[in-house]
Amino acid sequence: MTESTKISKKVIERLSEYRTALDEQSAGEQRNIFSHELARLCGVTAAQVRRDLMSIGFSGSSAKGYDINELKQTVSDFLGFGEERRVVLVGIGHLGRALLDFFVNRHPKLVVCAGFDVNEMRINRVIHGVRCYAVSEMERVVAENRAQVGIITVPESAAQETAERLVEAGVTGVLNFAPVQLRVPGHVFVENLNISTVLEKVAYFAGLNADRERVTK
Amino acid sequence: MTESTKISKKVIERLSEYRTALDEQSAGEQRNIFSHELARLCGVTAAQVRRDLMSIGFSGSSAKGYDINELKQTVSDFLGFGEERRVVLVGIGHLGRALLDFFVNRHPKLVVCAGFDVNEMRINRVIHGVRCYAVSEMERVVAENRAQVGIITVPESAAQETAERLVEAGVTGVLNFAPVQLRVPGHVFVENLNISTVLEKVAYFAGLNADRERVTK
DNA sequence: TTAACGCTGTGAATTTTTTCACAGAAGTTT
DNA sequence: AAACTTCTGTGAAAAAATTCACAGCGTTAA
Repeated sequence: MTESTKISKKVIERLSEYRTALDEQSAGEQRNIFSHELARLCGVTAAQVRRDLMSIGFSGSSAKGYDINELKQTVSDFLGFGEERRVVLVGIGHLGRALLDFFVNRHPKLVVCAGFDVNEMRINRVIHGVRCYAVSEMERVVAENRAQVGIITVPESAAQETAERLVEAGVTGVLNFAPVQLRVPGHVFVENLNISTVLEKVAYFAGLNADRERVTK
Repeated sequence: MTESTKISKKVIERLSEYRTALDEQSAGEQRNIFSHELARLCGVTAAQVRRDLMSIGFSGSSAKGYDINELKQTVSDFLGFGEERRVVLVGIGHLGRALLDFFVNRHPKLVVCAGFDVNEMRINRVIHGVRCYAVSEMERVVAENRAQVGIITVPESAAQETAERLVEAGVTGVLNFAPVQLRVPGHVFVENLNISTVLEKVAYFAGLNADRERVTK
Protein backbone atom coordinates (compact mmCIF):
# COMPACT_ATOMS: atom_id res chain seq x y z
CA MET A 1 0.00 0.00 0.00
CA THR A 2 2.75 2.42 -0.96
CA GLU A 3 0.73 4.83 -3.05
CA SER A 4 -2.80 4.00 -4.03
CA THR A 5 -4.47 6.72 -6.00
CA LYS A 6 -7.96 6.20 -4.76
CA ILE A 7 -10.07 3.93 -6.90
CA SER A 8 -13.68 4.92 -7.37
CA LYS A 9 -16.75 2.87 -6.60
CA LYS A 10 -17.52 2.60 -10.26
CA VAL A 11 -14.15 1.11 -11.06
CA ILE A 12 -14.46 -1.41 -8.24
CA GLU A 13 -17.84 -2.45 -9.54
CA ARG A 14 -16.52 -3.01 -13.00
CA LEU A 15 -13.49 -4.90 -11.76
CA SER A 16 -15.83 -7.20 -9.93
CA GLU A 17 -17.80 -7.68 -13.11
CA TYR A 18 -14.69 -8.40 -15.13
CA ARG A 19 -13.78 -11.08 -12.67
CA THR A 20 -17.22 -12.61 -12.76
CA ALA A 21 -17.26 -12.61 -16.53
CA LEU A 22 -13.87 -14.27 -16.65
CA ASP A 23 -14.94 -16.92 -14.20
CA GLU A 24 -17.82 -17.77 -16.43
CA GLN A 25 -15.53 -17.92 -19.43
CA SER A 26 -12.79 -19.79 -17.75
CA ALA A 27 -14.22 -23.20 -18.50
CA GLY A 28 -13.30 -22.37 -22.09
CA GLU A 29 -9.95 -23.12 -23.63
CA GLN A 30 -9.07 -19.49 -24.21
CA ARG A 31 -5.97 -18.38 -22.31
CA ASN A 32 -6.00 -14.74 -23.31
CA ILE A 33 -8.59 -12.08 -23.86
CA PHE A 34 -8.62 -8.73 -25.62
CA SER A 35 -10.00 -5.61 -24.06
CA HIS A 36 -12.81 -5.50 -26.59
CA GLU A 37 -13.82 -9.08 -25.83
CA LEU A 38 -13.99 -8.48 -22.10
CA ALA A 39 -15.76 -5.23 -22.80
CA ARG A 40 -18.45 -6.94 -24.78
CA LEU A 41 -18.96 -9.54 -22.08
CA CYS A 42 -19.55 -6.80 -19.55
CA GLY A 43 -21.36 -4.26 -21.65
CA VAL A 44 -18.73 -1.56 -21.48
CA THR A 45 -16.25 -0.09 -23.97
CA ALA A 46 -12.82 -1.44 -24.67
CA ALA A 47 -11.22 1.82 -23.65
CA GLN A 48 -12.94 1.56 -20.33
CA VAL A 49 -11.57 -1.90 -19.72
CA ARG A 50 -8.07 -0.79 -20.55
CA ARG A 51 -8.34 2.24 -18.36
CA ASP A 52 -9.71 0.26 -15.42
CA LEU A 53 -6.97 -2.33 -15.67
CA MET A 54 -4.43 0.42 -15.98
CA SER A 55 -5.73 1.91 -12.78
CA ILE A 56 -4.82 -1.23 -10.89
CA GLY A 57 -1.53 -1.51 -12.72
CA PHE A 58 -2.33 -4.56 -14.77
CA SER A 59 -0.74 -4.92 -18.17
CA GLY A 60 -1.48 -7.05 -21.19
CA SER A 61 0.40 -7.73 -24.34
CA SER A 62 -0.37 -5.90 -27.51
CA ALA A 63 -0.58 -9.07 -29.54
CA LYS A 64 -2.32 -11.45 -27.20
CA GLY A 65 -4.31 -9.18 -24.96
CA TYR A 66 -4.59 -10.06 -21.29
CA ASP A 67 -3.69 -13.36 -19.71
CA ILE A 68 -6.94 -14.57 -18.23
CA ASN A 69 -5.59 -16.36 -15.21
CA GLU A 70 -3.19 -13.61 -14.33
CA LEU A 71 -5.96 -11.09 -14.67
CA LYS A 72 -8.36 -13.01 -12.49
CA GLN A 73 -5.67 -13.37 -9.88
CA THR A 74 -4.70 -9.73 -9.97
CA VAL A 75 -8.26 -8.49 -9.74
CA SER A 76 -9.07 -10.94 -6.96
CA ASP A 77 -6.04 -9.83 -5.01
CA PHE A 78 -6.90 -6.23 -5.59
CA LEU A 79 -10.43 -6.70 -4.36
CA GLY A 80 -9.01 -8.28 -1.25
CA PHE A 81 -9.86 -11.89 -1.86
CA GLY A 82 -6.51 -12.95 -0.57
CA GLU A 83 -8.20 -13.73 2.66
CA GLU A 84 -11.71 -14.72 3.51
CA ARG A 85 -14.10 -11.92 4.43
CA ARG A 86 -16.78 -12.54 6.94
CA VAL A 87 -20.27 -11.27 6.43
CA VAL A 88 -23.28 -11.26 8.72
CA LEU A 89 -26.87 -10.80 7.74
CA VAL A 90 -29.45 -9.16 9.96
CA GLY A 91 -33.10 -9.79 9.20
CA ILE A 92 -34.01 -13.26 8.05
CA GLY A 93 -37.24 -12.52 6.25
CA HIS A 94 -37.89 -13.52 2.69
CA LEU A 95 -35.23 -11.26 1.29
CA GLY A 96 -32.70 -12.27 3.90
CA ARG A 97 -33.23 -15.92 3.23
CA ALA A 98 -32.98 -15.38 -0.50
CA LEU A 99 -29.66 -13.66 0.03
CA LEU A 100 -28.41 -16.46 2.23
CA ASP A 101 -29.37 -18.92 -0.44
CA PHE A 102 -27.69 -16.71 -2.97
CA PHE A 103 -24.37 -16.41 -1.22
CA VAL A 104 -23.83 -19.60 0.64
CA ASN A 105 -21.18 -21.60 -1.14
CA ARG A 106 -21.37 -19.27 -4.08
CA HIS A 107 -18.52 -17.05 -3.21
CA PRO A 108 -15.30 -18.58 -2.00
CA LYS A 109 -14.07 -15.51 -0.20
CA LEU A 110 -17.18 -13.82 1.08
CA VAL A 111 -18.63 -16.13 3.65
CA VAL A 112 -21.81 -15.42 5.47
CA CYS A 113 -20.97 -16.59 8.96
CA ALA A 114 -24.10 -15.71 10.89
CA GLY A 115 -27.66 -14.49 10.61
CA PHE A 116 -29.69 -12.54 13.14
CA ASP A 117 -33.36 -11.97 13.71
CA VAL A 118 -35.74 -11.00 16.46
CA ASN A 119 -38.28 -13.64 15.57
CA GLU A 120 -38.11 -16.62 17.91
CA MET A 121 -39.05 -18.92 15.07
CA ARG A 122 -35.92 -18.06 13.19
CA ILE A 123 -33.29 -18.18 15.86
CA ASN A 124 -31.05 -21.05 16.86
CA ARG A 125 -31.66 -22.63 13.52
CA VAL A 126 -29.47 -23.22 10.52
CA ILE A 127 -30.93 -21.62 7.41
CA HIS A 128 -29.35 -22.32 4.05
CA GLY A 129 -26.35 -23.47 5.97
CA VAL A 130 -26.02 -20.38 8.11
CA ARG A 131 -26.45 -20.38 11.84
CA CYS A 132 -29.01 -17.87 13.05
CA TYR A 133 -28.94 -16.05 16.36
CA ALA A 134 -31.08 -13.67 18.33
CA VAL A 135 -30.17 -10.06 17.68
CA SER A 136 -29.25 -9.78 21.33
CA GLU A 137 -26.19 -11.85 20.52
CA MET A 138 -25.12 -9.66 17.66
CA GLU A 139 -22.25 -7.88 19.37
CA ARG A 140 -20.74 -11.09 20.65
CA VAL A 141 -21.07 -13.12 17.47
CA VAL A 142 -19.94 -10.37 15.13
CA ALA A 143 -16.90 -9.67 17.23
CA GLU A 144 -16.03 -13.35 17.65
CA ASN A 145 -16.21 -13.84 13.92
CA ARG A 146 -14.40 -10.62 13.16
CA ALA A 147 -17.05 -9.89 10.57
CA GLN A 148 -16.32 -6.77 8.54
CA VAL A 149 -19.45 -6.66 6.46
CA GLY A 150 -23.08 -6.49 7.50
CA ILE A 151 -26.14 -6.92 5.34
CA ILE A 152 -29.26 -5.23 6.66
CA THR A 153 -32.60 -6.65 5.59
CA VAL A 154 -34.62 -5.64 8.60
CA PRO A 155 -37.70 -3.43 8.42
CA GLU A 156 -37.00 0.20 7.95
CA SER A 157 -37.85 1.05 11.53
CA ALA A 158 -35.08 -1.17 12.86
CA ALA A 159 -32.42 -0.34 10.32
CA GLN A 160 -30.69 2.52 12.07
CA GLU A 161 -30.36 0.68 15.35
CA THR A 162 -29.13 -2.40 13.55
CA ALA A 163 -26.49 -0.37 11.77
CA GLU A 164 -25.30 1.16 15.00
CA ARG A 165 -24.95 -2.18 16.68
CA LEU A 166 -23.12 -3.66 13.73
CA VAL A 167 -20.71 -0.77 13.67
CA GLU A 168 -20.23 -0.98 17.39
CA ALA A 169 -19.33 -4.63 16.98
CA GLY A 170 -16.68 -3.85 14.39
CA VAL A 171 -18.33 -3.88 11.01
CA THR A 172 -16.84 -1.38 8.54
CA GLY A 173 -19.05 -2.00 5.52
CA VAL A 174 -22.82 -2.20 5.33
CA LEU A 175 -25.10 -3.26 2.54
CA ASN A 176 -28.46 -1.76 3.42
CA PHE A 177 -31.69 -2.88 1.81
CA ALA A 178 -33.91 -0.76 4.04
CA PRO A 179 -35.15 2.46 2.48
CA VAL A 180 -33.54 4.77 5.00
CA GLN A 181 -30.42 6.81 5.04
CA LEU A 182 -28.23 5.28 7.72
CA ARG A 183 -26.16 7.56 9.87
CA VAL A 184 -22.84 5.94 10.60
CA PRO A 185 -19.35 7.10 11.51
CA GLY A 186 -17.12 8.24 8.70
CA HIS A 187 -14.99 5.12 8.66
CA VAL A 188 -17.95 2.93 7.73
CA PHE A 189 -18.87 2.37 4.11
CA VAL A 190 -22.58 2.12 3.41
CA GLU A 191 -24.16 1.00 0.18
CA ASN A 192 -27.88 1.43 -0.06
CA LEU A 193 -29.75 -0.89 -2.33
CA ASN A 194 -33.35 0.10 -2.54
CA ILE A 195 -35.04 -2.39 -4.77
CA SER A 196 -38.12 -0.23 -5.20
CA THR A 197 -35.99 2.56 -6.52
CA VAL A 198 -34.32 0.27 -8.98
CA LEU A 199 -37.63 -1.03 -10.22
CA GLU A 200 -39.08 2.44 -10.49
CA LYS A 201 -36.15 3.42 -12.61
CA VAL A 202 -36.65 0.46 -14.92
CA ALA A 203 -40.35 1.24 -15.13
CA TYR A 204 -39.60 4.84 -16.02
CA PHE A 205 -37.33 3.96 -18.91
CA ALA A 206 -39.60 1.12 -19.97
CA GLY A 207 -42.35 3.71 -20.23
CA LEU A 208 -40.22 6.05 -22.30
CA ASN A 209 -39.29 3.25 -24.63
CA ALA A 210 -42.84 2.04 -24.94
CA ASP A 211 -43.92 5.58 -25.81
CA ARG A 212 -41.19 5.94 -28.36
CA GLU A 213 -42.17 2.63 -29.94
CA ARG A 214 -45.74 3.71 -30.13
CA VAL A 215 -44.79 6.98 -31.79
CA THR A 216 -42.34 5.60 -34.32
CA LYS A 217 -44.63 2.80 -35.31
CA MET B 1 -43.90 15.54 -24.13
CA THR B 2 -43.15 18.80 -25.86
CA GLU B 3 -39.50 19.16 -25.01
CA SER B 4 -37.88 16.83 -22.56
CA THR B 5 -34.17 17.35 -22.24
CA LYS B 6 -33.22 13.82 -21.45
CA ILE B 7 -33.04 13.01 -17.78
CA SER B 8 -30.26 10.74 -16.66
CA LYS B 9 -30.54 7.47 -14.78
CA LYS B 10 -28.96 9.04 -11.78
CA VAL B 11 -31.53 11.78 -11.58
CA ILE B 12 -34.39 9.32 -11.94
CA GLU B 13 -32.96 7.28 -9.12
CA ARG B 14 -32.76 10.25 -6.86
CA LEU B 15 -36.24 11.43 -7.74
CA SER B 16 -37.50 8.03 -6.75
CA GLU B 17 -35.64 8.32 -3.48
CA TYR B 18 -37.03 11.76 -2.81
CA ARG B 19 -40.49 10.41 -3.27
CA THR B 20 -39.87 7.50 -0.98
CA ALA B 21 -38.43 9.73 1.69
CA LEU B 22 -41.40 12.06 1.47
CA ASP B 23 -43.82 9.19 1.76
CA GLU B 24 -42.15 8.13 4.94
CA GLN B 25 -42.30 11.65 6.25
CA SER B 26 -45.80 12.35 5.14
CA ALA B 27 -47.42 10.97 8.24
CA GLY B 28 -45.90 14.02 9.92
CA GLU B 29 -47.60 17.37 10.16
CA GLN B 30 -45.02 19.15 8.05
CA ARG B 31 -46.47 20.65 4.87
CA ASN B 32 -43.27 22.00 3.39
CA ILE B 33 -39.69 20.91 3.19
CA PHE B 34 -36.42 22.67 2.44
CA SER B 35 -33.89 21.34 0.00
CA HIS B 36 -31.41 20.75 2.77
CA GLU B 37 -33.93 18.74 4.76
CA LEU B 38 -34.80 16.50 1.86
CA ALA B 39 -31.12 16.26 1.06
CA ARG B 40 -30.31 15.01 4.51
CA LEU B 41 -33.06 12.44 4.38
CA CYS B 42 -31.61 11.06 1.18
CA GLY B 43 -27.93 11.46 1.82
CA VAL B 44 -27.27 13.97 -0.92
CA THR B 45 -26.46 17.67 -1.00
CA ALA B 46 -29.01 20.46 -0.99
CA ALA B 47 -27.72 21.79 -4.29
CA GLN B 48 -28.29 18.40 -5.81
CA VAL B 49 -31.87 18.33 -4.68
CA ARG B 50 -32.51 21.76 -6.09
CA ARG B 51 -30.88 20.88 -9.37
CA ASP B 52 -32.81 17.64 -9.71
CA LEU B 53 -36.12 19.31 -9.04
CA MET B 54 -35.18 22.06 -11.44
CA SER B 55 -34.59 19.45 -14.09
CA ILE B 56 -38.19 18.33 -13.88
CA GLY B 57 -39.39 21.90 -13.67
CA PHE B 58 -40.55 21.86 -10.09
CA SER B 59 -40.34 25.06 -8.11
CA GLY B 60 -40.47 25.84 -4.45
CA SER B 61 -40.75 29.04 -2.55
CA SER B 62 -37.76 30.76 -1.12
CA ALA B 63 -39.34 31.14 2.26
CA LYS B 64 -41.15 27.87 2.74
CA GLY B 65 -39.22 25.48 0.57
CA TYR B 66 -41.15 22.86 -1.36
CA ASP B 67 -44.76 21.91 -0.83
CA ILE B 68 -44.57 18.26 0.10
CA ASN B 69 -47.80 17.10 -1.47
CA GLU B 70 -47.24 18.99 -4.65
CA LEU B 71 -43.74 17.61 -4.86
CA LYS B 72 -44.84 14.05 -4.32
CA GLN B 73 -47.48 14.47 -6.95
CA THR B 74 -45.13 16.05 -9.46
CA VAL B 75 -42.44 13.44 -9.00
CA SER B 76 -44.97 10.63 -9.18
CA ASP B 77 -46.41 12.02 -12.36
CA PHE B 78 -42.99 12.50 -13.80
CA LEU B 79 -42.01 8.93 -13.02
CA GLY B 80 -45.13 7.81 -14.81
CA PHE B 81 -47.24 6.75 -11.87
CA GLY B 82 -50.26 8.32 -13.43
CA GLU B 83 -51.26 4.92 -14.59
CA GLU B 84 -50.53 1.51 -13.24
CA ARG B 85 -47.48 -0.26 -14.67
CA ARG B 86 -47.53 -3.98 -15.03
CA VAL B 87 -44.57 -6.08 -14.11
CA VAL B 88 -43.89 -9.76 -14.57
CA LEU B 89 -41.32 -11.85 -12.80
CA VAL B 90 -39.57 -14.81 -14.35
CA GLY B 91 -37.90 -17.29 -12.04
CA ILE B 92 -39.65 -18.03 -8.81
CA GLY B 93 -36.74 -19.28 -6.77
CA HIS B 94 -35.83 -17.84 -3.41
CA LEU B 95 -34.93 -14.47 -4.79
CA GLY B 96 -37.99 -14.32 -7.00
CA ARG B 97 -40.27 -15.11 -4.12
CA ALA B 98 -38.56 -12.56 -1.93
CA LEU B 99 -39.15 -9.95 -4.59
CA LEU B 100 -42.79 -10.92 -4.93
CA ASP B 101 -43.17 -10.59 -1.21
CA PHE B 102 -41.38 -7.29 -1.40
CA PHE B 103 -43.52 -5.73 -4.09
CA VAL B 104 -46.95 -7.12 -3.66
CA ASN B 105 -49.18 -4.45 -2.22
CA ARG B 106 -46.17 -2.33 -1.49
CA HIS B 107 -46.24 -0.19 -4.53
CA PRO B 108 -49.53 1.23 -5.68
CA LYS B 109 -48.50 1.76 -9.26
CA LEU B 110 -46.09 -1.03 -10.00
CA VAL B 111 -48.10 -4.20 -9.85
CA VAL B 112 -46.62 -7.58 -10.36
CA CYS B 113 -49.27 -9.29 -12.41
CA ALA B 114 -47.72 -12.67 -13.10
CA GLY B 115 -44.84 -14.97 -12.27
CA PHE B 116 -43.26 -17.64 -14.46
CA ASP B 117 -41.16 -20.67 -13.81
CA VAL B 118 -40.24 -23.94 -15.41
CA ASN B 119 -40.63 -25.92 -12.21
CA GLU B 120 -43.91 -27.84 -12.13
CA MET B 121 -44.09 -27.35 -8.40
CA ARG B 122 -44.34 -23.63 -8.80
CA ILE B 123 -46.81 -23.25 -11.61
CA ASN B 124 -50.53 -22.74 -11.44
CA ARG B 125 -50.16 -21.55 -7.91
CA VAL B 126 -50.60 -18.19 -6.29
CA ILE B 127 -47.44 -17.11 -4.51
CA HIS B 128 -47.51 -14.01 -2.34
CA GLY B 129 -50.68 -13.11 -4.13
CA VAL B 130 -49.27 -13.47 -7.61
CA ARG B 131 -50.48 -16.06 -10.07
CA CYS B 132 -47.68 -18.19 -11.44
CA TYR B 133 -47.58 -19.75 -14.89
CA ALA B 134 -45.41 -22.07 -16.89
CA VAL B 135 -42.84 -20.19 -18.96
CA SER B 136 -44.49 -21.63 -22.03
CA GLU B 137 -47.35 -19.24 -21.39
CA MET B 138 -45.12 -16.22 -21.10
CA GLU B 139 -45.88 -14.65 -24.48
CA ARG B 140 -49.60 -14.95 -24.02
CA VAL B 141 -49.78 -13.75 -20.44
CA VAL B 142 -47.35 -10.87 -20.88
CA ALA B 143 -49.18 -9.65 -23.94
CA GLU B 144 -52.60 -10.01 -22.37
CA ASN B 145 -51.48 -8.00 -19.37
CA ARG B 146 -49.63 -5.48 -21.47
CA ALA B 147 -46.72 -5.79 -19.07
CA GLN B 148 -43.94 -3.33 -19.79
CA VAL B 149 -41.45 -4.47 -17.21
CA GLY B 150 -39.85 -7.86 -16.66
CA ILE B 151 -37.78 -8.99 -13.72
CA ILE B 152 -35.38 -11.82 -14.47
CA THR B 153 -34.36 -14.05 -11.58
CA VAL B 154 -33.68 -17.19 -13.54
CA PRO B 155 -30.32 -18.97 -13.58
CA GLU B 156 -27.70 -17.36 -15.71
CA SER B 157 -27.99 -19.99 -18.40
CA ALA B 158 -31.63 -19.16 -19.05
CA ALA B 159 -31.40 -15.39 -18.78
CA GLN B 160 -30.76 -14.51 -22.39
CA GLU B 161 -33.58 -16.63 -23.71
CA THR B 162 -35.89 -15.26 -21.06
CA ALA B 163 -35.01 -11.72 -22.04
CA GLU B 164 -35.67 -12.42 -25.68
CA ARG B 165 -39.06 -13.89 -24.99
CA LEU B 166 -40.02 -11.02 -22.72
CA VAL B 167 -39.01 -8.50 -25.34
CA GLU B 168 -40.84 -10.42 -28.01
CA ALA B 169 -43.95 -10.28 -25.87
CA GLY B 170 -43.72 -6.52 -25.56
CA VAL B 171 -41.61 -5.75 -22.51
CA THR B 172 -39.52 -2.58 -22.85
CA GLY B 173 -37.71 -2.60 -19.52
CA VAL B 174 -35.87 -5.41 -17.82
CA LEU B 175 -34.44 -5.72 -14.35
CA ASN B 176 -31.91 -8.51 -14.60
CA PHE B 177 -30.48 -10.26 -11.56
CA ALA B 178 -28.56 -12.86 -13.56
CA PRO B 179 -24.85 -12.16 -13.92
CA VAL B 180 -24.86 -11.95 -17.69
CA GLN B 181 -24.91 -9.12 -20.14
CA LEU B 182 -28.23 -9.40 -21.93
CA ARG B 183 -28.34 -8.62 -25.61
CA VAL B 184 -31.57 -6.86 -26.41
CA PRO B 185 -32.84 -4.47 -29.09
CA GLY B 186 -32.05 -0.81 -28.63
CA HIS B 187 -35.52 0.17 -27.55
CA VAL B 188 -35.32 -2.02 -24.45
CA PHE B 189 -33.91 -0.66 -21.22
CA VAL B 190 -31.93 -3.14 -19.15
CA GLU B 191 -30.76 -2.66 -15.62
CA ASN B 192 -28.41 -5.28 -14.29
CA LEU B 193 -28.37 -5.84 -10.58
CA ASN B 194 -25.68 -8.27 -9.67
CA ILE B 195 -25.86 -8.77 -5.97
CA SER B 196 -22.47 -10.40 -5.79
CA THR B 197 -20.91 -7.37 -7.37
CA VAL B 198 -22.60 -5.09 -4.89
CA LEU B 199 -21.42 -7.17 -1.97
CA GLU B 200 -17.90 -7.37 -3.33
CA LYS B 201 -17.85 -3.63 -3.55
CA VAL B 202 -18.99 -3.27 0.04
CA ALA B 203 -16.40 -5.82 1.13
CA TYR B 204 -13.68 -3.94 -0.70
CA PHE B 205 -14.43 -0.65 1.00
CA ALA B 206 -15.05 -2.37 4.31
CA GLY B 207 -11.56 -3.76 3.98
CA LEU B 208 -10.04 -0.38 3.22
CA ASN B 209 -11.80 1.10 6.19
CA ALA B 210 -10.78 -1.68 8.48
CA ASP B 211 -7.17 -1.22 7.37
CA ARG B 212 -7.33 2.48 7.90
CA GLU B 213 -8.78 1.95 11.37
CA ARG B 214 -6.01 -0.43 12.21
CA VAL B 215 -3.36 2.01 11.04
CA THR B 216 -4.71 5.09 12.72
CA LYS B 217 -5.28 3.32 15.98
C1' DT C 1 -41.34 50.93 5.66
C1' DT C 2 -37.38 49.32 5.97
C1' DA C 3 -33.91 46.02 7.29
C1' DA C 4 -32.50 41.48 7.91
C1' DC C 5 -32.77 36.70 7.19
C1' DG C 6 -32.53 32.29 4.93
C1' DC C 7 -34.13 30.21 1.19
C1' DT C 8 -34.47 28.97 -4.08
C1' DG C 9 -32.96 28.91 -8.88
C1' DT C 10 -29.19 28.81 -11.60
C1' DG C 11 -24.95 30.36 -14.28
C1' DA C 12 -20.32 29.16 -13.78
C1' DA C 13 -16.58 26.47 -11.93
C1' DT C 14 -14.99 22.21 -10.60
C1' DT C 15 -14.53 17.44 -10.37
C1' DT C 16 -15.29 12.97 -12.10
C1' DT C 17 -15.99 9.77 -15.68
C1' DT C 18 -15.78 8.41 -20.25
C1' DT C 19 -14.19 8.48 -24.83
C1' DC C 20 -10.95 9.65 -28.48
C1' DA C 21 -7.07 8.91 -30.96
C1' DC C 22 -2.60 7.61 -31.69
C1' DA C 23 2.41 6.20 -30.65
C1' DG C 24 4.64 2.18 -29.96
C1' DA C 25 4.80 -2.96 -29.24
C1' DA C 26 4.41 -7.61 -30.86
C1' DG C 27 3.26 -10.60 -34.02
C1' DT C 28 2.43 -12.16 -39.15
C1' DT C 29 2.93 -12.15 -43.93
C1' DT C 30 5.41 -11.69 -47.97
C1' DA D 1 13.77 -7.99 -43.26
C1' DA D 2 10.48 -4.85 -44.56
C1' DA D 3 5.70 -3.89 -44.73
C1' DC D 4 1.20 -4.81 -42.42
C1' DT D 5 -1.93 -5.62 -38.89
C1' DT D 6 -4.02 -5.22 -34.60
C1' DC D 7 -3.50 -4.67 -30.30
C1' DT D 8 -2.25 -1.97 -25.60
C1' DG D 9 -1.25 2.09 -22.74
C1' DT D 10 -2.20 6.60 -22.19
C1' DG D 11 -2.17 11.78 -22.81
C1' DA D 12 -5.63 14.79 -24.10
C1' DA D 13 -10.37 15.97 -25.21
C1' DA D 14 -15.07 15.59 -24.25
C1' DA D 15 -18.97 14.75 -21.66
C1' DA D 16 -21.39 14.15 -17.49
C1' DA D 17 -22.17 14.98 -12.78
C1' DT D 18 -21.60 17.71 -8.88
C1' DT D 19 -20.69 21.70 -6.24
C1' DC D 20 -20.00 26.63 -5.63
C1' DA D 21 -21.66 30.91 -4.93
C1' DC D 22 -24.69 34.51 -5.28
C1' DA D 23 -28.65 37.48 -7.12
C1' DG D 24 -33.12 37.95 -5.94
C1' DC D 25 -37.34 36.78 -3.53
C1' DG D 26 -40.79 36.12 0.24
C1' DT D 27 -41.18 36.44 4.99
C1' DT D 28 -40.70 38.08 9.34
C1' DA D 29 -39.22 41.58 12.70
C1' DA D 30 -38.73 46.18 14.17
